[in-house]
Parts: sequence; C-alpha cells; structure tokens
Amino acid sequence: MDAMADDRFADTLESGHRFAHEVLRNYSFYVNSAADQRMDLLRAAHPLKVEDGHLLLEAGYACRDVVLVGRGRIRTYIAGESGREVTLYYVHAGESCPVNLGAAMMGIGAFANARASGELVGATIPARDFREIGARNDALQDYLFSATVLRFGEVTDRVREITMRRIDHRLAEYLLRKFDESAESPPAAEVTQQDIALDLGTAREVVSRRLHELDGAGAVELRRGKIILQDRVALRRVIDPKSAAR
Amino acid sequence: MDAMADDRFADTLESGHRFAHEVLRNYSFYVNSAADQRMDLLRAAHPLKVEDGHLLLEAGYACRDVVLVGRGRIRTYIAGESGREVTLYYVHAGESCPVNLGAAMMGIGAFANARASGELVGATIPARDFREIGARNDALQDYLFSATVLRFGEVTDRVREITMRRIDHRLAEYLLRKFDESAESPPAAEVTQQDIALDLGTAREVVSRRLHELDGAGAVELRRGKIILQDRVALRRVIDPKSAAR
DNA sequence: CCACCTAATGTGACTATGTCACTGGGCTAT
DNA sequence: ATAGCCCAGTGACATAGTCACATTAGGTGG
Repeated sequence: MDAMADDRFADTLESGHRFAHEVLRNYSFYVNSAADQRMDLLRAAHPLKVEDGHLLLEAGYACRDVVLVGRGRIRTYIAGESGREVTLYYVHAGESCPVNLGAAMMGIGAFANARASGELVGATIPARDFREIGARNDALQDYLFSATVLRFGEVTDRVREITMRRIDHRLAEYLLRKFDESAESPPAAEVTQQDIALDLGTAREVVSRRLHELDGAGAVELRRGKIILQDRVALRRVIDPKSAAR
Repeated sequence: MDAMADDRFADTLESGHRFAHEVLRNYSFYVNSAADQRMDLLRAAHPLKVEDGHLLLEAGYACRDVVLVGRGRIRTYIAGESGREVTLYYVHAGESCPVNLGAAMMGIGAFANARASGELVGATIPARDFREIGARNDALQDYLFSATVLRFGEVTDRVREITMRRIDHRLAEYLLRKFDESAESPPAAEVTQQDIALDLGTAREVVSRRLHELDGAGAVELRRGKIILQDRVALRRVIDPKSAAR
C-alpha cells in the first residue's frame, strides 16, 4: 500500500478505526496484510493512552493484550528486590516487545516488566483476537518471529555489555549516543543519574562517581538532571584511547 | 502420529531418511506436519555428527544451516576478548537455538557462539530449504516463534541472575542441580571449576574461592574435575538460611 | 616405576563494582 | 518561608573480577 492509497484508505474509515490505523500503519504485518485482515485488526484494536511510568507488564503475570506503539516508548526491564533494575530495551513506534507478544500469544507469565517511558499513545489488541488473526496471517507470523529474534539479539548484546565491558566505557558510549540525539548546542542529555544507572544496570552511586571522573577530565559538565557535552574527543578517548579521531 | 504409526512410517523409509527421521521426530513442527511436508524435511536434512567442542556458530558470522539435535547438546554462549564466556543456554534434543534459527532464516550474523558440548549427533537443513518449507508450514511458523520466545525468557532469567544474585547463591544452586542429575551416591558433579565459571559467567578463581567456602562449611568435597555432595542441607542454607528443610 | 607434561587448581595482591548509610542542595507546593 | 522530596555527593565497606604465579593430581611414554 503506497502512501496515497493509504491516505485514501484512511479517509474511508470511521474515526475509531482511523485512530487504530494511525498506530498500525507503523507495523509491517499490518501494511503487508490483505484488506480484510487489516479490517480485522482495526476492529480488534482499542485506543491506548497512558502517562509516564504506567505499568504495562509485570514479571510473572500474564497479560491480556498486545500493545502496539504509535507515539512514545516503552521501557522493558528486569527488577531485583533491592530496587536495582536493568533495562533490556526500549520499544518505539512500529516495534513490539517479545515479552508482551510471548505472554499474550502463549498465555504465559511475562519474563520482565514494562512501563511507559514518557507519555504513550498506541493501541491494544486483545490477545485472543490477535491469536485468531495471527493463525491465518502469514505476514503476522513472520513478524512475530523476526521481531522476537531481533530483540533476542539486542538482549544478548546487553549481556555482553554488562558482563564484559567496564562501566566507564559503557557510560561514555551511552552519553555519546544521548548527545548525538540532542538538538541543543552544545549537546546536552536531560537525564538523571538514576535514569542512567537503570539503563546501564548499575547503581546510581557508581554513575555519580564515573561522571565526576568525566567531569574532571573536562569531557562533560554536570547539572541537576542534565549533562552537557564539553569535549567529545575526551569522551571518545575513554572508550578507545587511540581513537581521538572525529 | 502415534508411536506405532510412527514406527510403521519409519520402516518405509530408506536408510538416509530414516536417520533424519530419528532426529526430527523429537521436533513438534515435524510431528505436526502433513506427510508431504515431513518428506520435504527429510529430503532436505543432512546427517550431522561432530565431536566435543566443535564450533557451530560464531558471533557475527552468518550460518548456512539450521541445526537439529538428536543426541548430545549444544552450548550457546557469548565470549569476551579476555577469554571470559557466559553460557546463555544449552540446546538439547528436540530443541533449537534462536541464534541459529535467526541467523539462518533471516540471513543475518549470529549474535553469539555455539559449540557441541560433548559428542553431538543430529541433522542440518540448509537455511534455504528450511525457509522454503517454513513459508508454507504453519506448524513450523508456530514453532519458530514459540521456541524463540521461550529461549528469550531463559536469557532474561540469565540476566536477572547475573546482575542481581550473589555468586555463592548461584553456585550453590548450580551444584544442587548437578547433584540432582547425578546417578552416583553420594551425588557427584563431574565438572571442572573452569566449566562452572563459564556457565555462571564468572572467573575460575572466583569459583575456586567460593567452592572452598562450601568445602569449609562441610557442604561438599572437592576433587580434581569432580565435586562430591557432603551435606545437602548446608548447601541449601547458603541460598536461603532459613530453609534447612528438605 | 619414574620422569615429564599438562590441565586443573590454589592464592596473594590489586582493581572494579555494588551496597549502605548518611549528607546536603535545590525545587515545589502549600 | 518551610516542609518534603528528588537529585546528587561521599566515605566505608563488601563483593566480584583480574593478573601473575605457585602447586599438584593424573596421565603418558619410556
């Protein structure tokens, strides 16, 4: 379905379905489905709008709905009793979360937790309906497998990072990524040290100390809830002493 | 297909296919497939027999075949340059490895390494053929998704263990599992400390020290390449001081 | 049986990371 | 202003990983 055909199609929908369509159009399995199957999906979808921090999945608990993201993102993480957490990955528009898919499609308890990270707009489809539609939809079957495998890869990369790399390297890399996403100048990352700790799977105190090293080296400037880039080269040097380049 | 029908079916096969059948009969997608699709799988399968340690998957490299296990097991793990490794999971008869499936079905590089752990007998199916057969086989599609999701759960559990639990607890649990599998009396685990370290994702030295604590506590007796259970209750007490029970 | 070799194990010293307990600063809603 | 709460800083200590060697149990070939 090309963009124009898509727009014409959207115009024919009643408003409830139009909203679902806006969410679903991000998903390859929807776009690649036949028209009648698309309608089945639209009919099964319910609008979803939740605020920051809303709990979507809890480890050990089954879940009734498949969640599709239209705007915002979901953070999937594991939590220990001590309050420490490790972010597994973020789910953005057009993506999905195998923990959610697995729990919904297979009727098993979730392996991890998931929360809205910032305001989240999307749609939910009852697991029952999703299963039914999936049973006769190859595009959806393909999607289930490939989406899950790709996340699997992300998680194994996570394991590698956590077990094999030093925290200061991972922190520097994390900051570089945030700075690249920043629209400010100089680039700045609007995150608390706690946020960083949760994403890296370490303790806030550790982040605090490493950040002060980076500060001392003149790589960054620290503010409350904000970190400002001072010297990109110095920051790169933490990861690889030779690559002062770029 | 019930057991008797299965035997009759096997008798009709030529010897090459009979071997593949012996491997494939462990797999739900094969058992649940229609007869013609089973034959397609048999025809595509090649026998596989490799010795201990044989490398089956290497991180970053594509792989041409889907591996099916008939006897023995495969260890899937990630490796750092320092020689440390973390076992992600073991693949037994009738199971499969999403890293393998993903790399083969999607033509991408493997996320991790895999080696035969002990002698391995099974079959390989060229990725090309497996993809083709999969495209028109719902049982196979289902299997791909559910097998991958279940491993996904195992790996997230791994992450939880590695990041949230103390090594001595994990070690004690590991030993208890090994002892439960032991046929000897008193139960004994025939593993080197290095093996344990790789499975737990820690360093051999750490295992050595923790084992000596357990030895000192009278929980186990240490031998070269072997650990013998002395006091199951003491071992349990490491994990949970209260549960002296059982 | 013995010399020799090697994989497996033992250990000290040190570094890196995580935990605990507490301090203090800045922001916001009364 | 002021109470309360995030957010951040820090010392002291516990746990885990690294590095560099020393030691030893078993196996092998003479």
